[in-house]
Amino acid sequence: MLSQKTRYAMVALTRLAREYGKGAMLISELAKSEKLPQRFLENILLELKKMGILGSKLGKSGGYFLLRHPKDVNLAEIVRQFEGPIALLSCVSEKAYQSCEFCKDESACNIRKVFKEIRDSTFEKLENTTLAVLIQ
Amino acid sequence: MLSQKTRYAMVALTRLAREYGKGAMLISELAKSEKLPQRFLENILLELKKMGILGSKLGKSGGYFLLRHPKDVNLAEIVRQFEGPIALLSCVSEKAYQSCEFCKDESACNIRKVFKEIRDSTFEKLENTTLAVLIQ
DNA sequence: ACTATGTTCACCATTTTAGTGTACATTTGT
DNA sequence: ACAAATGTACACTAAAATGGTGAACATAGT
Repeated sequence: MLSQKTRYAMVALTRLAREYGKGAMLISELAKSEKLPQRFLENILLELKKMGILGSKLGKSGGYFLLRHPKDVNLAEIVRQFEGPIALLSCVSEKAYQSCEFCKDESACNIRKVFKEIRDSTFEKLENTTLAVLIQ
Repeated sequence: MLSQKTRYAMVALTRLAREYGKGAMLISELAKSEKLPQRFLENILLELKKMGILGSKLGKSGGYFLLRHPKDVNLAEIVRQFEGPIALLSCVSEKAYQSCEFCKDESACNIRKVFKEIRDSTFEKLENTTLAVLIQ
């Protein structure tokens, strides 16, 4: 199951995608209207800013806003950032590959084959799901 | 990513599937030959026994053995037992459904739609992967 | 009776999760 | 220039999950 952090990130991003082009939104407003714990949300938004997905403005009438177009942000990168590898086994991970400690020949391993298929289809679905898709 | 426990369970079961019909196998032998930590493996085998997948024999020439035919044990039930729900969000889980705290109308939620598709395709692949498939 | 095995159940160290506390830096309105 | 409203930084914490281990016990075969 996805962590709260990942779920909060998706909810916050979806909302900021709806506000895309309308200027900055207060953390407090975002937290309140989407029912997210504000202090925890701050950490998440900061992380998304460091990823280059969000921008921020300080001071009065400050807040956060989506930097990229909603169609240029997909769920695969969000899940990877907050959840870690998309693969269920590291021997089928693209970004965090580690050789299997059990099997001698990975290409012959049927366990690996199944989990590779699962990773690929999961990744494809996440990658094709942009914020633009989510706010349709 | 799957926990060690789940991975160990899959490795142990695959091996016991290969030995299906050949009588009981010692925990110590299973642990050594598959490079699994024996004491931890004991817990896992016991859990698999309580699920009705494995049987055991006490005393000399005792050990564990697969009770069901390898084609009647699939990865979906193993993953569920050791990992919890297959779904990434509880609002798309079959066995552990919980309504979403964020959206008012789940049928209209696009986040839910994606994760429902991911759950369904993951589940299908896991369910179709029996121990018989793994030892082919 | 003895020995080899599995069984039970409690315990433990480490890591991860889901936050909170406190102080600080920057911008804007007056 | 100053105050107020905002985000920033970084350390800290409580609770749960993970990956085991310890010690005593129960049972079957010889």
